[in-house]
Amino acid sequence: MKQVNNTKPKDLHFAVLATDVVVFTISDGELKVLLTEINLPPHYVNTFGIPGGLILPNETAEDSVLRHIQNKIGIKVDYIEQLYTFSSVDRDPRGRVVSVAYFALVPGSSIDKNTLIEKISLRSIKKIPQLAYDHNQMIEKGIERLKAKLGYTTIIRYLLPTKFTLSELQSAYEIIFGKSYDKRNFRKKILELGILKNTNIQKRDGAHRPADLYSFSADFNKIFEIL
Amino acid sequence: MKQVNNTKPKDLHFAVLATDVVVFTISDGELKVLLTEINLPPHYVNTFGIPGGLILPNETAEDSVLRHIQNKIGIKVDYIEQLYTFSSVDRDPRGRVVSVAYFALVPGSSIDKNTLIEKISLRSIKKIPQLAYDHNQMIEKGIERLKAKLGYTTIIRYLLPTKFTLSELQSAYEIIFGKSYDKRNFRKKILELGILKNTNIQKRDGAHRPADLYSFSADFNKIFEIL
DNA sequence: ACAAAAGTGTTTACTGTACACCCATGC
DNA sequence: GCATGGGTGTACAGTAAACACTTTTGT
Repeated sequence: MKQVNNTKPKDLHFAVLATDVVVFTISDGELKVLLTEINLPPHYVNTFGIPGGLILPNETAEDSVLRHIQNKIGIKVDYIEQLYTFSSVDRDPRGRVVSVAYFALVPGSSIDKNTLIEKISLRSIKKIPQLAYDHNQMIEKGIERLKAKLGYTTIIRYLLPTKFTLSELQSAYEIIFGKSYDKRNFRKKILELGILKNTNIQKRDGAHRPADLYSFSADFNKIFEIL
Repeated sequence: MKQVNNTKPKDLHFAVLATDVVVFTISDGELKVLLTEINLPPHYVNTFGIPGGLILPNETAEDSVLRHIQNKIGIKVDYIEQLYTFSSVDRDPRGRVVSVAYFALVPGSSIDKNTLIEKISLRSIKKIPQLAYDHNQMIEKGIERLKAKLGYTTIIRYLLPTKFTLSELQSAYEIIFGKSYDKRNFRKKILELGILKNTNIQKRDGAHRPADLYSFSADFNKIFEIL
C-alpha cells in the first residue's frame, strides 16, 4: 500500500498539489464561468484560466480551494463539491502538479460586475477560449456534473437568490439545459415536489402583474427526479 | 495560481500521492468488495483495507491504480473510474498522504475463490469491518456512485459475464438495489431499451427450462433511464 | 410425474405533455 | 388602454405497475 518500499522517500515527494475551481453563475440569461487572467511567461501570456492555487502542508484540498476563493475572488460560495483530480504528468509546463478540481455555484446577484476585481471576469460557457493548463477539461467536467446533478438534486437553489419567482427558476433550468419548458407543466411539477414555499412576498419589476416570490423549504439538497 | 510565491519549493512537496481502489463484484448473491490484509505495526495490525499503493513520479493516478490492480490482485478490470480524492491531513498515521480513490467493476466469475491470493478476500458490503485509513469512507462513496450510475448507464454489464440470462441481469439489479422487480415488467422494459441482443445460445443448468443468453449490443455505456 | 426456473400479455393507474386564455401592473 | 410577464386547468397519450399461468428441462 503506502509502504515506501525500496524507493527513497524523497523521490516520492515529486509533486506539488493544487486546487482549481470552476465557479458557475447565471447572468444575462447565460450560464457563465468565472475566469482569471494568467500571465506566466514564457508558458502563458495573456491567457485565461480558472482560479486556483496550491495546497499547503496543513490544509486539505477543500481548505485550500475555499482559501483561494476567499483570497482571489473575495466572494462567498454557497455550494462547492469536488469534481475530479487531474494528474497528467505534463499538465503544468513548470513541473509536476496534481490538481484537485472543484465546482462551485454562486447566485448571479452575488457577483457584482462593478465590484469585480479587474482580473476576474465571467464568460459564457458557450464562448470559453483556449485556457491555460487543462482548465478547459475541468470546465467540461463541471458542466457535465452540473447538468447531471440538476436532474436529481435541488442544487439549482445555489444559482438563484434566496427568494425567486417561478419564472426565474424555470429560466435557470432553461438556460442550463438549453431548452424551454411549458410554463403550466413546469409550475405544476415543481410545486408538487413540495420543496418550495411561497413567501407571500411579491416582486414588482415592470409593467406587468407582480410575481410571487418562493424559497426552497429545506436546507438539505433533496434527491429525486426533478425534470 | 500555481506560482511558488515566497514559499520555498521544497516545502510544497509535503505529500506523498497514492491511489486506492474499491473493486466491486457480485458473488453468492451479494455485492462484494475486494479487501486486502494490512499489517503495519504499530498503526495497523491484522486489519483490512482496500488495495492501493503509491503514485510514482512518471505515472498518472490512473496509471498507478491500474498498475497496483495488476500487481497486487492480478485480475483484469473491465471498468474503472475515478471516485474521489481524500486529503485529510491525518488520514495516514505515518505522514501526509493524499489518495485518489477509484472504483472498479469485475464480473463475479473473474475472481475465482480458489486462485485468490491468500491476502485478498471478498467481503459483502453488508459486513464491512472497520478498515484502515479512511477506506470505509471510500467504500461508502463507491456504493453511492455505483447505485447512482446504474440508474442511467449500462455499467452493470461489467458485473456480469459477457453472456448472461435475463434472470441473472435482473438478479444483479435486485442485489445492488436491495429490492425485487416483477419479472415480466423487467424483461419488457430492458428489452425495449434495445441494448441487449439475444445470442441464440441457451444455458442449461438444472432441472428446468433452459434460458436464453443475452449480451450487451454496444460497447459504449448508453446513458438513459434504466429502472 | 414432479420440481424448478424460463418465458409470456393484458388491464389499470399514474405521470407527462400539449395546449390558450385571463390577470395585475406601469406607463 | 395597451403592452408585459404572471398565473391557471383539462384532455390525451404514454409509461409504470399489478397480476398468473404455461413451457421446458433433469431427475
